[in-house]
Amino acid sequence: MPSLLDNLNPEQLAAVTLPAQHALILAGAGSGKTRVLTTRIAWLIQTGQVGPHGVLAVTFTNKAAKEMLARLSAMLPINTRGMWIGTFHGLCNRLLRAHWREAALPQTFQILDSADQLSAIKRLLKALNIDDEKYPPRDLMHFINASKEAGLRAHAVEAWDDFTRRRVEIYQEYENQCQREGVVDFAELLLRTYELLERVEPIRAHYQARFRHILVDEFQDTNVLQYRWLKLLAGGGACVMAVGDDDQSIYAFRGAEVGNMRDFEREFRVPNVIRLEQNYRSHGNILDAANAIIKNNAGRLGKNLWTDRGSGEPIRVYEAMSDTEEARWVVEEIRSLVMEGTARREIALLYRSNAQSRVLEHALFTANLPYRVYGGLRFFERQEIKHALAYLRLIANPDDDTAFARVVNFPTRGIGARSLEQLQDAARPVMGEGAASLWAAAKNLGGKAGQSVGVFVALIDRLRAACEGLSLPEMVEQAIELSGLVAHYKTEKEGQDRLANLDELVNAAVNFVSEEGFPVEQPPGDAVTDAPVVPPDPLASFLAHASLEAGEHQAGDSDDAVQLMTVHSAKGLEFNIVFISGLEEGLFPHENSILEDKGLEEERRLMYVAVTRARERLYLSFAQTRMLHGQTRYNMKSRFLEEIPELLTKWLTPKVRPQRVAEPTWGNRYYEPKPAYPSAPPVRTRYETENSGGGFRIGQQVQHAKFGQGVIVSAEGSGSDARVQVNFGREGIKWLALSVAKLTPA
DNA sequence: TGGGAGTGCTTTTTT
DNA sequence: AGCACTCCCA
Repeated sequence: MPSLLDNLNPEQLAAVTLPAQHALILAGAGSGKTRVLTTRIAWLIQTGQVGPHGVLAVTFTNKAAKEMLARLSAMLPINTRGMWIGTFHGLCNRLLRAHWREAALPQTFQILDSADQLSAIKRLLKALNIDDEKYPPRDLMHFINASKEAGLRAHAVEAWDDFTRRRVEIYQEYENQCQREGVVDFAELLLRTYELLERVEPIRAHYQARFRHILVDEFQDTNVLQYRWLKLLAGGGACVMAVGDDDQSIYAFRGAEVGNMRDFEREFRVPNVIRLEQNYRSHGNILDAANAIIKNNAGRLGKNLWTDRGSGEPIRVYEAMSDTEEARWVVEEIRSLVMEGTARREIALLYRSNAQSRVLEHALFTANLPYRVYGGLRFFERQEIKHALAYLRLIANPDDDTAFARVVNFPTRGIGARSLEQLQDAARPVMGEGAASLWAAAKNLGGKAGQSVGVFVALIDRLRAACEGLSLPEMVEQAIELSGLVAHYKTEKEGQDRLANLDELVNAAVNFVSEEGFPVEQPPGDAVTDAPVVPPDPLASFLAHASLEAGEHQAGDSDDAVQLMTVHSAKGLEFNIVFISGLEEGLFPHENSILEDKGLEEERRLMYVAVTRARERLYLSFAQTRMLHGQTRYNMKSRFLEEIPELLTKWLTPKVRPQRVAEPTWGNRYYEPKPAYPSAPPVRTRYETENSGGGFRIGQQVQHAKFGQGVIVSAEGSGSDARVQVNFGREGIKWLALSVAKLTPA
């Protein structure tokens, strides 16, 4: 009979079968981390050391949680539904739904995503008449979130100057507003749960007794509050297994504390630290490069990846003249890879910052190579979806002012800025009593504004009545119909996609219901709290789901496409072929990071993550000239390139470039000498010109219907975008788009 | 109310 | 250079 433990290497096996004690697993990139984590859970359950009920497994992303659940149900014949495996936020949501009373929340509390939070802050500033130039909403949002993530309520934030004192006041006002509206932001989910467990002894004791084994994925990404949260839950003698890689900590900028790993080891007196250093992903040269890079960081917990796969190919390095030329080289290289049979989806194009994708996309597009860019708008973040959800939110909780303000006049129903201002005024707190919600104020608003707002209130009431007793998907249909959203987008000329997305929202509701299988199990904890048993509300659950899991970035283009993404979003993924472009000082490492404390080390970890994404072949490239923020910049090559031992690399371009060159002498067809003047138009190469359509090249004599004879001086772009600069002598020098101008060889 | 012009920002991102 | 956001005018 096959065992769970088959095919584990000794370290993995040791980790999986550790006795019931705390453990820290230092899992290098590609060392089988997820496998260890899931097998550990399966093994604990299979050997009867714990029931599915007694396990708590925490991840950072929904994707990771889903994968864990999927693998687990493949390993064990158990129903994983109902197991406490999920993201920090998802699990907190679950706890707060079960104990909403003790957490002082309405039963149908809503979750604000970042965009909702920002608009809530803007609305607050307006209501309080606060200058948003002096207190930019974005800064306030960061301030508030950072405070919460440090576990600090407004009264606990230290403020030594007037500015901070004012910000703290705003923080407090924001909290009041959220509480009044019955909404929580992401950080609040964590903090509120933490406080609930800390404050209410029976609930804490219940969960402490329940969870015997706590497992944490990507532990290096935990922030202060998450770590405290874990300590609290583990306080009843649970065993904590933390899995992480300090070398892959790349989220310090959003509050992640690598130091938690050291603290964990010390505070839990962890008897078992296991290093997973055998890498199953990459060839030796790639690993050696990664090791050589990360070695330059100080204070590591220490780890050295190795493989038995053999050293493989050298790492290819390319120096381009310009960003455009770099992109063209990448595309050319991809083309030949694809020609040789490489699947496009196995090729990843990584860059440090999103702005770099444009040039690459352009080159790919021109070359007619299918590609997919990660990042950008996700399904539940689209405006039409957020509008529809806002209507649903108002059904669930009319006091949700964010939802109210979002759709009170969308589709337009004659409620302009003035009416809204009156409404805000009416909702403003009066002496002795707190502020009212916009909804409550709307019900009592008189005058002309009162009339038009009354129409909206009536609409929501009608919608709520219409939804009575309906299934979730039917409710969604009612909402998008009665609200007028469908009618609105039907008249809009670009509305087709939006209508399709609204349909898709109905589908999402159908799927949600079938996956969750309402009515689900009892919310846990009733025994503790004596709360009346309330079946979970499908609408509230669905809305929480929409906030917590924003969905796919793009409609499932599962086509075979080249993958473009930032290094950050590549974390956790792997590809046969990886290109890391823009390896230039100022870009990667990013210039802003140089000034930050420990910034450079984080950049280096980022580089480490990037390099370890590759299985078989790694390309590194940089450009001498790059357009950034509308200006041409001349960057030096990245220090990270220098950190890779020379013998691991193969330069596709000469490593040392002569200062002045009249003609390229080293036969590389991609290479052209530097332009004579920095201000000269972007570098063109003969290669590009030949590819620019029409087969023109620099120096060629051409004929133009109006300007007569001329000679091509330079060219840029390619495909339909190709332009050439032609010197027509007396007629002057002109730029001509080849797709427009009729040029013939003369 | 909606579109067009003007303004300012620009590392990385999940929940 | 682009893009998002604001403001002002018809």
